[in-house]
Amino acid sequence: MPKISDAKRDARRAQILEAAWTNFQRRGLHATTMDDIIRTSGLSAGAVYSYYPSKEDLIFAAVTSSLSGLRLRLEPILESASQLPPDQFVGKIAEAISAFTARDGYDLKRIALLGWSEAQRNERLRETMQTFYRIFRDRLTEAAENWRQAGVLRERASARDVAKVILAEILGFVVQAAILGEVEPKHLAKGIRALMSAGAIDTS
Amino acid sequence: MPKISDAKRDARRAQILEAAWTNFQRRGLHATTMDDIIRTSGLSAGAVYSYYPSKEDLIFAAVTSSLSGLRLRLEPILESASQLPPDQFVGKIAEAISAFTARDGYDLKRIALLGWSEAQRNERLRETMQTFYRIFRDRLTEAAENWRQAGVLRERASARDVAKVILAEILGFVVQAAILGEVEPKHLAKGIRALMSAGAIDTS
Amino acid sequence: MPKISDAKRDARRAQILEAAWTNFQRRGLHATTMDDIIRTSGLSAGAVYSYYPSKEDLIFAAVTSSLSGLRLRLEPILESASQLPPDQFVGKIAEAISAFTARDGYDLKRIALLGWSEAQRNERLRETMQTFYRIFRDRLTEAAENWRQAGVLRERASARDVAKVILAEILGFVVQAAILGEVEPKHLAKGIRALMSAGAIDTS
Amino acid sequence: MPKISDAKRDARRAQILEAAWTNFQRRGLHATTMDDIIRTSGLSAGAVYSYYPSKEDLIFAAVTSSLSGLRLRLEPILESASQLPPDQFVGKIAEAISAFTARDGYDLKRIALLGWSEAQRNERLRETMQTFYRIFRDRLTEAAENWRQAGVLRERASARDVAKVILAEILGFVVQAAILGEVEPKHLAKGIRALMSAGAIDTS
DNA sequence: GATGAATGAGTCTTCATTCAT
DNA sequence: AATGAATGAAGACTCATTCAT
Repeated sequence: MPKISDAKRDARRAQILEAAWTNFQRRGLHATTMDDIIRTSGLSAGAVYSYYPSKEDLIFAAVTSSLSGLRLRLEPILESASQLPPDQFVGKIAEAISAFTARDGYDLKRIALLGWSEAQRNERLRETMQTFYRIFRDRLTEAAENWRQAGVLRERASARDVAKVILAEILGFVVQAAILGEVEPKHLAKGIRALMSAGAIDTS
Repeated sequence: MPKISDAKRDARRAQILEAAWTNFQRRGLHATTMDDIIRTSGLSAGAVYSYYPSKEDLIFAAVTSSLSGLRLRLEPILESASQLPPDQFVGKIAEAISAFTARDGYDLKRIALLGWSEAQRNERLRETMQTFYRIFRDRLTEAAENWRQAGVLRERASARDVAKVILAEILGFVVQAAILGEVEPKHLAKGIRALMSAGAIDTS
Repeated sequence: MPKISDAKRDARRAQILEAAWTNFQRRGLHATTMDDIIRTSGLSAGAVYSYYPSKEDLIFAAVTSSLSGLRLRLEPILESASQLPPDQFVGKIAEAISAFTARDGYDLKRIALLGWSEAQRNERLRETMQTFYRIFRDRLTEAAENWRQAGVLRERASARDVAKVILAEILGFVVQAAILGEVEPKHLAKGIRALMSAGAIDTS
Repeated sequence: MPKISDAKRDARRAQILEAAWTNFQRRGLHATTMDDIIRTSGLSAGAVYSYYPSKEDLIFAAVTSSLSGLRLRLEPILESASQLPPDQFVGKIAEAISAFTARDGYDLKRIALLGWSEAQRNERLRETMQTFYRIFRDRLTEAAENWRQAGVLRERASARDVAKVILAEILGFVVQAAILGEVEPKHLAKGIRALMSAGAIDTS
């Protein structure tokens, strides 16, 4: 029986993570000091360190918890993928990402860019990310498979390649939105729609 | 040593940039110390600083020179965009990016991820990047326009939205290749091709 | 370590200032490195920096705290100025300065010279010093005024000009003692006395 | 026979010294970099170093050449000291110092403060300065002697002590003018005059 | 359990001086 | 003789982490 309840522990961890997110996206991973996070969290250095034993752990937690949160939000959309044509499907995912992002003091897209960058030199983070994206791409492959079976895609279409394109569209939407701005989920959906009809004309 | 020739100056700058690239992609922007770069370059601290007056300048140069190099490689492909269907066009761009990347000690995709991350907290870099991507997206919009006029895209298709999708596909290819791997330009092209035919069936 | 007591904080600050004084007057302001001070203080770099956030702050503190200490010592003498003739008054002030100086590892006169030099390029220090000396000169003007009213000075004597001479004598004593040596407060008093009688003869 | 004439050598030395003075008084001795001086002088690094083999030499030259220049200007005044009462004598010296100072890009008073500060940690400079001031004080002692013999000072007055006071007045004028401002040579003379008459009343 | 002061290795950067050309 | 690019030791300061209270 710990001295403080599990609920309290979880609240503390969330409080620290919140502080980390806020600072990370404002200043970047490395320009953020532990002191920044400690001060934002309102806790003491010792307290923060008792929950996250190093800055790297905090970075890891910040990035992977975003990934988990995202997974939760994407799950229902992936579930219903077969009922949607690709363009609407991608649009919905982009919307979920944007919505997730909209919380105050938290921007998933920025965190994502920071995480990708950090993953280059942090093996543990890279592997966790790879697992996440691999599974995600597998789910997209299943969706593509379903589209093919439903006749949405041609018989000869490679589900894996379609999944790669759709993953690229989603990841690229994140980058584009974060760096350039002026991209909305609906633009993406409309653009994909336009491209899909292109094939029809082209092959005619 | 009297005044050094311009050629030598340029060679020195390139030598330093090369050292910076190598270290940046191996260790990340911030985990790379100036000492790393200095040692790799084979020059002295003072010499490096006489060419690039701060680490930030070096980061800026590393990222923007990559962008300029990329622009050069993409230019001919953009020039000939109207002669290619979208799938082949994106495939060619992805190939150019991969080829650019293949040089020893230099990986454009990794540099890109690092640069996007850094752009979040570095205004000068962000603006330079935005300008680059904005121009690139404008060129893609022109290409989409041409496709529409050539009948590759429907009359009602929005060239801007198509450009956004294509930009997302390219940026997302970079992310996917850097983080997950197992994506080749030809996969991308094939996947887009498959998606393009989808519309035909979907609307039937 | 929970919150440290105010007394301890002050002791630490004094400890660091002591170390700074010792080094400054031994090596000069700029030839003294922070490492010198850190080592002399017996604390760590981080600790010193947590009390004085920059070398400039330390210089400022070293100089202005000397000024404050001096003010305290001079106050009673200024208070009693009207009861003393000018020569004895200046002598007493010079004595107070010399006495203040005599502490081990601390020499007010040397600190003064260093401070004057530094004030040329350090605006904050210059202004603080100017305020100190301006007030001091004003006090001397009051003293001169009193002497005039007491008949020690002629009716037509300018209190402001007398104050300027007395201030010059005090500052010049500091310089002369620090650079040349062989000047004692009593020499000063005697010399002024001699000069004061000169007037009598001269006008005769 | 050197490759360049002695006249040219001297001109070069003067040119460098001028550059040093300008920078020293603008930025202080230590904040001035050799590069500052090199650039201001319009010569190359090698050239400057061939005339002054180290920064310390340059500092030494800048300070001592000021002293020599000052000596030249003060000589005639010291020569005629016996014909002037103390107040006018000090006034004339202060004027000479102010006039010397007035040259563009050169301020003797500032150089003096910098030199005194530097003398604390630079033995060669300190000794040269001590010699200069010692001789100067000796000359003042002679002047005091003359005043005594002329009946300007009382029989019992100590010429050495009077010299110390007068030296203090001069040095203190320099400090006061440099730090506080609002002191003119004539104020000094008037103040001393007032003080001199004080004695008459006081002893009455 | 919590606190936050203290630690000290590690960073970026400067600048007096040299010496190949 | 002159040039100015290069050197590299040294300096100010930061910050992740610890541990005495």
